[in-house]
Amino acid sequence: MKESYFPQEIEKKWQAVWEETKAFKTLDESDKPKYYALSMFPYPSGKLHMGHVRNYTITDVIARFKKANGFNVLHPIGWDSFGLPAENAAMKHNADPETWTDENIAYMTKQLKMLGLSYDWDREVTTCKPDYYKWTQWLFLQLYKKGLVYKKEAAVNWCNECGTVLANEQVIDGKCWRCDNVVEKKYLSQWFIKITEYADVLLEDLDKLLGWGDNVKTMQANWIGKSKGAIFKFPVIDAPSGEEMYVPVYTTRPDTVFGITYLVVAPEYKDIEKLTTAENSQAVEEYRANARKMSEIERLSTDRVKTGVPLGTHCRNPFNGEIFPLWTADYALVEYGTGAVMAVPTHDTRDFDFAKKYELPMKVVIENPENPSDCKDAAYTDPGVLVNSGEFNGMKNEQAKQAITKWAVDKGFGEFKTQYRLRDWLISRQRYWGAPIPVVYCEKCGIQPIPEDQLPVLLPKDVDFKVVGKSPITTSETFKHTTCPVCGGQATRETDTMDTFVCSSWYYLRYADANNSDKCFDRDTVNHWLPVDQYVGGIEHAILHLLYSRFFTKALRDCGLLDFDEPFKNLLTQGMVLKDGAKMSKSKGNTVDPDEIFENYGADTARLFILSDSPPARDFDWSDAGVEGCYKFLNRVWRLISTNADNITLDYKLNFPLEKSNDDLVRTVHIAIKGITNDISNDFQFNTVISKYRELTNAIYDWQGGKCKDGSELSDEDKQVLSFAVVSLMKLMSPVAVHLTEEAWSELGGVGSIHEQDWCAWDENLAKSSSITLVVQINGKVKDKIEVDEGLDQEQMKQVALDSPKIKAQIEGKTVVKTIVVPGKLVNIVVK
RNA sequence: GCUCCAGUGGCGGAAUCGGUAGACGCGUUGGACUUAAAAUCCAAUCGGGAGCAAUCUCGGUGCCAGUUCAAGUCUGGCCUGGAGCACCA
Repeated sequence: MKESYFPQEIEKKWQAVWEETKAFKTLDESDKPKYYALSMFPYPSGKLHMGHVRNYTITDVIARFKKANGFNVLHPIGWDSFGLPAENAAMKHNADPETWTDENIAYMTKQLKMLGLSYDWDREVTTCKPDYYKWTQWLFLQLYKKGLVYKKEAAVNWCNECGTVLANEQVIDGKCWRCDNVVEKKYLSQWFIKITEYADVLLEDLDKLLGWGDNVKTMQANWIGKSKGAIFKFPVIDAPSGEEMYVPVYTTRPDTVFGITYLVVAPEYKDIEKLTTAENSQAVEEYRANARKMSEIERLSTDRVKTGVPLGTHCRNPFNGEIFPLWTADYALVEYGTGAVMAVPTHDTRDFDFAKKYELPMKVVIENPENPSDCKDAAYTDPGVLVNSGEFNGMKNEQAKQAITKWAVDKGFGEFKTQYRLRDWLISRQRYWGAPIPVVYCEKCGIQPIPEDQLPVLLPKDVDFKVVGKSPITTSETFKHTTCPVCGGQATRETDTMDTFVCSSWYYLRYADANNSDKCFDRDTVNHWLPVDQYVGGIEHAILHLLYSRFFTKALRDCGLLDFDEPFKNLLTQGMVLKDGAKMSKSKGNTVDPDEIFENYGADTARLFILSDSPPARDFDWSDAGVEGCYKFLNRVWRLISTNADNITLDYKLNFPLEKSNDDLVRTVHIAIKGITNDISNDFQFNTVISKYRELTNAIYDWQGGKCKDGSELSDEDKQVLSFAVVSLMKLMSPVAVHLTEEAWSELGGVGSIHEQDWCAWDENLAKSSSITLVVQINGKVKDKIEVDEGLDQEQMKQVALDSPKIKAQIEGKTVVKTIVVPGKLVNIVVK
């Protein structure tokens, strides 16, 4: 065995062997229980970054640990390969996005293999390939059949400079990412997925996700934004047309209806013109035109001064008969609730600001009896008791919400209403590089889905990527013109493609049955492998991808394609990789190229370091000194093995009782096995796992230093103990230092791969120390530590403590009030 | 503004149940080996005070209270930083 550690040599060698032998292929059939470990698949942007390295290393260690512990592990990888960067690269060079994507995938695949990841490459999934997007289209059709897909007019982001629609992701601070032009809203007919139909179950089922962090769950809950309230209809008393009209409003504060002093409708409110008097129409029209022009930047500003104009008409409050004016103001949002707000300035901060500015009246209706407020300086929004509210006076406001709504329901102008903030998912993209939406428009038959047996709808090749002002896909004549699948007549194909989030909402299902050419996936196979046991990825997907995937799973279950309702049982959201306290980014120039690390130190060092310094969920600060330290440690481990190669045998045998120092080392090993196993099992605390690798390594060196102090030779028993310690260390390190341990295993004459070996077991008795350190406290402060035999009873422990000279001296002349004994640990003497 | 998360040495962090605060590493300092360097090894390293010294002693986990024999850990109230949402009625 070579004395020095040459990672580059070793790593290349074993990567080739693993690839050749398909060492990490997963079979569906197995007696073992299944375990599905999954990393969020990458976008093939060109090169791996350290965030990828962290993500994939974490999942890889989990997969290997589970495999060693007797699970049949599924650990796949693929590519989220549709999307804008490929198309932009194509536009720039007038090339095919597919070529750009393929090149990136090839390069990044090479890098993943250099990292020594245990993927089953036979299950690789690439979303931009027809054998994948065929099924994305097929799933679209299933949702369409279920009524979960529809088309409607919607406001989209429009860049006048580029003359094209932009995805939300392309709008940065209200501007186009390519030309910096201010983005406008435009109304276009778009495809939507009805995710709102699942709003309630998506919210409720968050409680089932015990293996998810609260941070992600609350983010999703906030995004869904459920609120309970009521809708009240207010009659208009002076509509210019003379017709009978009502303005419905949604409110979460029915208890404040007696304090309404005006009503606001959004500038885009559908009936606004009918609610405006002739005198006011010009001012209203100007205000609305202004609101339309309002850019995203202005809308985003946090402390905008509220503005509005009166419509000139009035409503009657059916609760108390009062008359109040109608206004329009852009703090009312057309897309939320009914698009109209009942304003109670005394008990809502926004209404308060608006009423102050326009000198609208205010009326207190909720009061804290202990500390009444006149609401002259600020709205009172805390709980209280109703006043000035007719028959509801004196009622607590929480009760009044119920009572007042009930009253309105009985009188026929109100209803209980639950409202969500979640909107339907806009999936149309006026883009080339995405899965084509499989429908055609026939002059006679209208919108017609493509029959399933005609899928996939392939992306055309006769495309001009240099076009300005429209999607490149629209330049293909062969694509656009087609025939209607129903009548056979002339038809036009849908040129919109799907949001890439559609493709990534079901890829984890495809891995279970990645090579099925007849079906999207086999129902039984998917039921077997899913849900994913451990999903690992960045927190940036906390809402979008994870919410969409949860929705897809539920919707596909309702389509009868699978039989579970949550896709990811446990979720680990890894922290960011920082350098010098800032997120690594090209613009800041603080990136570290994984290739350089592989080249200079090897993948094992990279893997070890990325796991070592911080727990997985926390941000990780990359430091060159830290890499160096990990490299030195691996050298130290290598030296330990290589210099002892002649003394180490793989079929060691320990004959108890052992000599004291040997007994101690064996104990240390058992403690390490227990600690490392628990640290991985509990919370994937890899940072403490690695500190325990170091502790064990240090202990073996120390033991050896003691043995060979005066150049003496190791005894037979010593060699057996050393073998046990070193082989255990190698197995414990094998999920992390995958190449080093494989090489050492093979050099020591191991049969097969170390990655095929069972995990180390520990003996609870051997992991226990024969003596313990008894801590003695006086009034809760540590005063003495005494080595005692394990197994003393409480009375004996107390006696040992009281016999200590130090303790005796300190309690002299004082009264012992109480003595607390914690078995096997500590005695606390309370004195006065 | 609302919601969530975090706050421990010079730094990253450790501390199943409330029970020895600072494991392990980085850095720093000193030493060994060497002609020298690299590599490697050994030792020290929370702060104050006492002692020639082994050692002793006091304080200490963002701040203020509380519960407890005992609080980094539990409760209440703040402060700071980060993240997400944001005129959602």
